[in-house]
Amino acid sequence: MDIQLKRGLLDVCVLAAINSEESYGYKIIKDMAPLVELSESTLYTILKRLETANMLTVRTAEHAGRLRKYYRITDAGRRRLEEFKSDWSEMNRIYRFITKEDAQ
Amino acid sequence: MDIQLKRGLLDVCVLAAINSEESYGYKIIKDMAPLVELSESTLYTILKRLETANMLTVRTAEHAGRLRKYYRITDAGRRRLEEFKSDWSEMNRIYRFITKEDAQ
DNA sequence: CGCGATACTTCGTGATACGATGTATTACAC
DNA sequence: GTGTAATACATCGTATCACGAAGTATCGCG
Repeated sequence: MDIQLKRGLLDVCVLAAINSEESYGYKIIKDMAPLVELSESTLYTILKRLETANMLTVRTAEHAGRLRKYYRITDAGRRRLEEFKSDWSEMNRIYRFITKEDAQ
Repeated sequence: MDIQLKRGLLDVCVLAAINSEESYGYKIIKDMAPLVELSESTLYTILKRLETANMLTVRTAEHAGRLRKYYRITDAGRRRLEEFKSDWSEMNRIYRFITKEDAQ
């Protein structure tokens, strides 16, 4: 899939992945893998970015002798998901423009 | 609208704008303006990129004393539009994932 | 003559995805 | 008990990209 097209979805996908319950990096990647491939370096960059933007909070906890960072979505994060939904209808309008011109 | 989301559409929008008939930079911007805002610097960057990728061809012609560069889509450009359509169904799958997680 | 519209160009910057590489522990097979 | 895969996170450098700013030049109109 086209990288540029994917770009706009990554942040929101990560937010969606932690929306129902908190999760951690490694699990987020595994959860998203069937739908969207993303490398670890990309994911951790995104998580850091979303944390800076206050769209999620982090807590570190030990699990089976290893440290894990658990990410939890914030209200700002949920608002971001809502905004995405309205952006999506705009995207659909543009899609129709593209396919309309295409048909001629 | 979110810039990242827009990114994936710009190239394809420009291709769609010259798909039915050849056009030139200034007109492309005006045609797209109601749907997608894009600055001149962005457009000309995109046109150069698409030319390098052989998705369009350019011819320069004089019009009312001014030089215009007319852009015409190529077969590769049309294939790109086709690819975009299949990418779009993938995008829709991801969208459903995001809104599904969102509902919980 | 001045100004806005037309038309294209170049430069610098900030944001971003990602491969490569590194660190460290656990679980399991041989 | 040793190696190897899986788990888990971090950092660095690079390439791509959108865009604002600024510039050049012509035409039409008041």
